Amino acid sequence: MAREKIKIRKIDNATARQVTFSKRRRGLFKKAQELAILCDVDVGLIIFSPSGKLFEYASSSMCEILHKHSTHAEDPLKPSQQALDFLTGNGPDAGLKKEYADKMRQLRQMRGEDLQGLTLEELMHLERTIDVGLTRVLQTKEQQIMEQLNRLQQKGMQLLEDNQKLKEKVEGMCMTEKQALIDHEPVNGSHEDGQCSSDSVPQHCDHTSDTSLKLGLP
Amino acid sequence: MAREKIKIRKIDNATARQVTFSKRRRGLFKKAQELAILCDVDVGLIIFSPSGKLFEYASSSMCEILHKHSTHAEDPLKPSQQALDFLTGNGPDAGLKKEYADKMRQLRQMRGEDLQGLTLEELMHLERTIDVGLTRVLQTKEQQIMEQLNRLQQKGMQLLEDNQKLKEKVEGMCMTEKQALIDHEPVNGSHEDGQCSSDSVPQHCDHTSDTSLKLGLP
DNA sequence: AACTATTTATAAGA
DNA sequence: TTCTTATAAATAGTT
Repeated sequence: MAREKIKIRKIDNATARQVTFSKRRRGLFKKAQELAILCDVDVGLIIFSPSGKLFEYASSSMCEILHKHSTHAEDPLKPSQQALDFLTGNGPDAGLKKEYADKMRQLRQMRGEDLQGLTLEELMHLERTIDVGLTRVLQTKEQQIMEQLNRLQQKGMQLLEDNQKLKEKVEGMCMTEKQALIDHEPVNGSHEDGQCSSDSVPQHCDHTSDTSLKLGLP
Repeated sequence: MAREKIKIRKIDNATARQVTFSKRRRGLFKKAQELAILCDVDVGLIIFSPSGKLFEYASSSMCEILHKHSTHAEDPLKPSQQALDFLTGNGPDAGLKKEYADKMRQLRQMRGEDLQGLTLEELMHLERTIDVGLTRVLQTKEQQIMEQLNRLQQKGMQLLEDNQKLKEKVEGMCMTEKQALIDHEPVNGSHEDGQCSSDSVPQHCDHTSDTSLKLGLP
């Protein structure tokens, strides 16, 4: 968001990545705090650097936020748990069974079945998650497109190389030609053929103009 | 950060506050995701609206992040390991188990499968949200692609320019050469050099034609 | 939801 | 890291 636009993908250079991490981390904390204050909401932000260092921000207390989070989706599950308990039978470790059953139910719901017990709130949360998955799919797609673009760039490089070779060859030819002239007739000169050089070469080069890049985008 | 600068304090007007919440929440999620990707860090963001609605983002899984947070010095445990703990009942933290289970449920639902239990109202909401997210992602993707392509086109134009200059230079060289010959011997004519222009150069130019850029976009 | 005038955030470079 | 600065993004108020 500055001197140059950057692509959102892992920064290769470790130093640059660290610098960006510092800068953006601060920016993110600031934004989080502003959101909490402006909109009177509870915000918790946790960041783990690759080295394992923890950075966190909480508008109230992280403990409270985590507790709210852990209990948020719990209640709606109880009916299912009870149902599963009924199905599997209650034992001494009914609690564990409940949790396992709940997990299984969640898995089925993920597959598109048995979502009737979800509240609107839960579904909204689910929506967000799906969006993330969608994004990942699209990222993959984008990656493929990027590969296409890279191929294009390589072709461009090939063009450059060709240019270079052409230039060298032409130079070499001229040298050879001069040498030949000198060897044969170091005195004399002729001309109409001059037209040859001045017309033919440009013509051909113009032809290369047809390699102009034409991209038909969807 | 726009029309007018605002002070960072609770927005009095409830409607305006809600609107700002929506806008800034999105911005914050985006920033969080960018930080996670750019710097290869693990980010977890939890927001509770005053009404108790939960919004969250996690670069990996919220469960993993929360687990790392609660055990700050531990190695990042893989979800599968946590799942194993959960299933076997060996995990020391029941709350974590709950969160993990909840997270698993969310992730599965995120894949968009097994939605049979949703009410019409819930489904409509879900569809709307997914659609909006998808649209935005697609817009961003298209924008990035356009930028890449524009860059490529510019490069192509540059190459063409280079070709033109090269052509002119060659032409100039040949002219100079001829002139030199003329100066020395204004009577006689020689030619093999004609071949130089008409054969060699075209060869090269034709070759460059083969580097035409072909972009097959999916 | 869209639209802009502005404010912010920030990528590069020092 | 911090500062600067040119640009890219975010967004407050408006329609």
